[in-house]
Amino acid sequence: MGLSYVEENYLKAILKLSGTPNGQVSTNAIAAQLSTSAASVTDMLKKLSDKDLIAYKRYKGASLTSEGQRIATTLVRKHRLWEVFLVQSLGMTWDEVHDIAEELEHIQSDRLIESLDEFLGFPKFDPHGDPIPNAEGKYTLRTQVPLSKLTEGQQGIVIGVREDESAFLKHLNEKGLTPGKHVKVLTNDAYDNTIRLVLEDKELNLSGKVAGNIMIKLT
Amino acid sequence: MGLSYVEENYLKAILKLSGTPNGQVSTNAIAAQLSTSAASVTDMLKKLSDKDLIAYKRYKGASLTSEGQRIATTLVRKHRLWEVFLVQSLGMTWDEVHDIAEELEHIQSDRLIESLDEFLGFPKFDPHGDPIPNAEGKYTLRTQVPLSKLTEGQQGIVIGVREDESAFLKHLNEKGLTPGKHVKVLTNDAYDNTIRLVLEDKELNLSGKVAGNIMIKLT
DNA sequence: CATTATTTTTAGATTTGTCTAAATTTAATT
DNA sequence: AATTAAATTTAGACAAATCTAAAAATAATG
Repeated sequence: MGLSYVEENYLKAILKLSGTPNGQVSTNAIAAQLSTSAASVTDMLKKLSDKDLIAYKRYKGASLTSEGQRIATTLVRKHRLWEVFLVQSLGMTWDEVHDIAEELEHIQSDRLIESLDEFLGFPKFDPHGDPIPNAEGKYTLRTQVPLSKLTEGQQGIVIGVREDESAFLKHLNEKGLTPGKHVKVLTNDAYDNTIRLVLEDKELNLSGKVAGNIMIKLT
Repeated sequence: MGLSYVEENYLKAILKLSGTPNGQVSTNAIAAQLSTSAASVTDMLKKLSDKDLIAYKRYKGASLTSEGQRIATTLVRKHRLWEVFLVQSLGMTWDEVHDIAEELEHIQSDRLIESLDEFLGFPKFDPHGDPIPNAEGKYTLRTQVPLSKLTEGQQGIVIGVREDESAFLKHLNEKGLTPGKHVKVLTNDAYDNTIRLVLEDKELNLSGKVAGNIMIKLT
């Protein structure tokens, strides 16, 4: 019947990593994403393949089947709706909701999630600016660019971030780089995308890695 | 560190069954409550005893230590707060929220549950009429009596139920025996407490077993 | 109080998900 | 193309939670 907590996490990890080249996700990439061993991943890939949730060939990596994709997308939907609830209704902060939503997304009930969606007013984006898939798995694309891509003189509004690790979000919060803030790029190093920018009359430096995870809506 | 989902369910089951005689809960009673085998229960009792969450002597049953009681009461608190949320905020019905709350109660976050409590307006009772313990484990007692104890001519308001199995709640819903309704007892069989009562100008029969699980506030 | 009957525990096996270490396959390099 | 390096899989083991069947302890009964 239903999948285990662990199986669900594997599907979600594969979906997250599917943005890469050919759509084939490597064993090692999944192991890194889930902080587990490659051997464990191999075992699980066989299992998910037997259930026709992924296409898997030995040594060649895995990709989601349409059913696997459906399930993984539903998990993303649940995760992001819960994040909206935690921030919007309970007043929790941007950087503390991810881990809790990571647990809440596994609660099994279609009725629950549709009621929650309605209660929240059918939001299209979560507090990090990521789009929330609807019940059919479709979602709205947002016109956004990673901060690391902006060139000197360009400016825009902070929409959200791609990464959702607590430590990273906390770091941004401390710097004041929260959604809605206006930024203007002063310099963008051609080699490593180190960024210098203006945020509310203060100047700020960011590494290319950090800047690559901050999404901006150009103005 | 934290307990597993399963360990938590054992503690909750022992708390629920502790109302009985000497406070000692038998292996078989726990097995029945959790729909598992007596052998499995024995294994788990050893484990919980090693962690000092219960006092356990072979063949003599188990009882919660103060720490075990604290954890179990917190679970009850979470369960009932989530039930309030599901009914009050999401508009779900009385009889469909138990199973979902059974999952939600295991979400690990003190911040979350305190924020939820505040969001809900610090409710003192859940939709079934059961008291919600505060963060210190204390709860308000309600002046309520099982319907099976009412004698001919006595009347009152349906407060809630003790049992929280979906099938049972659905049954009551169909009969219209939901919280807030006024009832008046016509007869109460001395032997098996079979009840005949008036509910909104309709007459109704209930078995003693069912009536024993419906709580009434006398008027 | 001796003997059933019931309850509880032990023994051994199973499932799920994990690990380390060794073997195998694929990729990279000279 | 041969050899080294990296990635992946297999083999074997382990911990958590469960089960059935058999043994042991407690309770009930004549």
